[in-house]
Amino acid sequence: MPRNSEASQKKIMEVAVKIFARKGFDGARVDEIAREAKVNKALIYYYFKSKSLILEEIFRIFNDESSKLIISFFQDQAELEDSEWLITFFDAFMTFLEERKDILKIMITESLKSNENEPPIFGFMNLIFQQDIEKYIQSMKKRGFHMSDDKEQMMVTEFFTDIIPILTYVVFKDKWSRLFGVDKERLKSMFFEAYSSTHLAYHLGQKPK
Amino acid sequence: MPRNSEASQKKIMEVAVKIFARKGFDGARVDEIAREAKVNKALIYYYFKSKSLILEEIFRIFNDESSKLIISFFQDQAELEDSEWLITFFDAFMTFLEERKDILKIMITESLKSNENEPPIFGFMNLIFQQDIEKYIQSMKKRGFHMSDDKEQMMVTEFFTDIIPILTYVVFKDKWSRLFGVDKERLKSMFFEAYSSTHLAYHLGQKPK
Amino acid sequence: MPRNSEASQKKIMEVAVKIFARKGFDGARVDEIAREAKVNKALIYYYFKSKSLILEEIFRIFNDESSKLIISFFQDQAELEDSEWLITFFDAFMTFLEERKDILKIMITESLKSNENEPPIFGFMNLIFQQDIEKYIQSMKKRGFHMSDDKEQMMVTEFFTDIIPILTYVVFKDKWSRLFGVDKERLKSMFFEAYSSTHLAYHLGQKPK
Amino acid sequence: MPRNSEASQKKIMEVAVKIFARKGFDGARVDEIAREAKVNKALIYYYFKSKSLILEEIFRIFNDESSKLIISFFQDQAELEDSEWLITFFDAFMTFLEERKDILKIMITESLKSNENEPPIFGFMNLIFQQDIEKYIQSMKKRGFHMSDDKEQMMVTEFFTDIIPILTYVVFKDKWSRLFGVDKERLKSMFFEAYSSTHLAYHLGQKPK
DNA sequence: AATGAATGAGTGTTCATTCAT
DNA sequence: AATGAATGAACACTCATTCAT
Repeated sequence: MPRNSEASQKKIMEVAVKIFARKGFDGARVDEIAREAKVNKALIYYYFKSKSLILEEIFRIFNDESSKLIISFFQDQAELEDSEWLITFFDAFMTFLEERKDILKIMITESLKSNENEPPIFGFMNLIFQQDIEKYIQSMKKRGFHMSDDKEQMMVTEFFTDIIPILTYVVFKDKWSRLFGVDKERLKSMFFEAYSSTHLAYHLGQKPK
Repeated sequence: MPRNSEASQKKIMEVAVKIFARKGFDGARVDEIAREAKVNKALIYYYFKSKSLILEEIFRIFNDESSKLIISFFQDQAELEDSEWLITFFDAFMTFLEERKDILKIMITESLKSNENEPPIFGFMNLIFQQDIEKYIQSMKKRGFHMSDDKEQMMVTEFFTDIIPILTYVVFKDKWSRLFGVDKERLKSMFFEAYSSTHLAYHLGQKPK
Repeated sequence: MPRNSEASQKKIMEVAVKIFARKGFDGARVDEIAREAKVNKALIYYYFKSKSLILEEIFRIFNDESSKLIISFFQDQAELEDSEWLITFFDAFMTFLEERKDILKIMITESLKSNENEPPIFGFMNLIFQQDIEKYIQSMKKRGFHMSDDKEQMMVTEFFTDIIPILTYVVFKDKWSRLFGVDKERLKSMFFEAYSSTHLAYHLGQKPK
Repeated sequence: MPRNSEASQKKIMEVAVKIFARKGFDGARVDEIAREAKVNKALIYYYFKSKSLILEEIFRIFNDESSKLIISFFQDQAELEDSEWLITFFDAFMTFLEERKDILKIMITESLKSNENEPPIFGFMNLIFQQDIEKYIQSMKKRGFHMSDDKEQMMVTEFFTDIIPILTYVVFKDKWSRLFGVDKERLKSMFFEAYSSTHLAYHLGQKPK
């Protein structure tokens, strides 16, 4: 390993994520990535063919990791108690996303642009439901969760009232906390309260408090 | 080729909204706005001091119009029956947003960037709750909606499980419909079903079906 | 005509010709063209979409002008005496080329590259023989010049032993004169002697002296 | 992947010649040479101090080889019959150049640039006349060829109506054959016909047919 | 002898903005 | 009110060259 190939490459991607999140992909400057990553700008092009391909690589890795997480929860942890499973899953998912909140920002921003590509956020959603949707629905029902039998309805409900609120919370919590002067822990528990009393309540079929 | 101030100015803003939505503010080019609006590029600078100020003007007008809509519903239409009021409000709000979906895209994108400004989406939310939050809560409760007495909690719930899903639906419905091959009317009713069975159910304190 | 569009455009092309000739198209720098033409670099791109298109425009104009010259000699000046016509033509052609020697340098250089385009020098040759080759041959023969009846042979002979020596003389005469310390007038008459005693002698069917 | 000095070095030069010819020296990329020669880019700099020095080495070797060829014909083969000598020389010279046509392309291209160096094509010409020009002229005359007694005139005639047509034929024959759909053998004989009936005719003092 | 990583100085091109009319 | 011309500062990307091993 002459010099430190992997370290440089990793550093570039980390900084790129930060700056893409901060300024948007189009607002980000390759020069700035180089400066902040403390590497020569040409080195970025030594590892990545273009600015866009840095982004694609970021998404690719994110999708890989997401896949693994999802699979592990529907396969490996299948033996957990239902209530325990839910909490474990929610927590793990939340932690996973919070650690990648910059990527989520980029993902949302890029999803809103009007190009021909599939919005990356749809790709992410598809990952979550990647396995046989039938199987997914059955496995959730078996666990006692109320789910629509209509697959299309199920996806709409899960996307707009589950995934989206969670992602939105993750990408906006810092700003919310700062601008409204709310402690982060309290904000988190308020969000969980909101999520429980709407989306979770729906799944559990309980009257919300 | 418009030869009068207002027409040109309006055309510029309309086209700017479209292009900012399509490519993002940073991805948009003043040249392209000029070309598509069929005005000379320098004319844009005759009416707007800079590219950013076009955006600010867009947001300003949007906020003005939003304000008016909100106020009208809490003041002018106060005499409507409760159930009728809710539906009328939801429909009017939805129509209003759908007509401005491009602005919403821009608003979300710009809100995600990390600059010192207040994210425009928070500004939009504040507009909705602009009048005395107390008064708002009371007025909702009076109408029979379950609302948290905790003002902070109320805002969190309304933002992440009401406003956000609605905005997200509006900005993604075209892509969703196209990519998943779902008819727009059906998508709308599925979204309404999702919204009702989670957020509305919470307000109405009913068991969701 | 706000400011001086045409002047700038013309200046850019003139300087581009000079620099492309001096350094080759690939060795030339747009920056240098801008500097030497005393225009802003971006102005170059205001008039020409790319560096390559500057070159294409240069060739286009050169070809137009060549066409006109050729046509004028085969049509307008058809009434001249034969010997007079030849000398007039040769002189006019020579003057025309000497005034455009930089373009010829570029043309030769670009013709040698291996891309899919037709080498510009072939395009130039085709211009010369553009009118019905038959007609051309007949018109030359009528004037008493020996010409091959085989069209392909005729083109080969004219290209390699007429056009090419002339072009080569034009593009190398300055360097020759400087490096071998030969006066330009003398060089010219030596070249004419060489040309007469080989190519012209062939056409005239005379024993060279 | 060659593991020995000479093979790598030779491969680099061969590929460099090909690419310099294809794209011009300035249009050629060291990266591309490395890729096509299947050697590491840094290895090129291990053998050659710079891109320019690759070119200089190419020319140096070409000139050496040319020298040898010329000398052999004026010394070693001096005992051949005159007519035989001429044909043998022309054929050998032609073959030699055809095998090096890529170098000739580079030579012409580089000769056209305006730098202070002696154009390599003049260097090549000087090689041919390197020995005492007097001696050369006498030796040609002795063989019965008509030659100008004026040394300067002789060089002009030989350069522009002998060397240049031959070089030009060699560097353009492939393109000519392809673009005009002429068989290469036929093209060669047409060129020889053109050359004979102009330049050779001059030397032989015969009326061209 | 050979290589993957790294770099400084460019290089063509773009862009928001301004000028002159 | 409107426009074609002009500009300075970037910008993504490239390239010859060197380093460290």
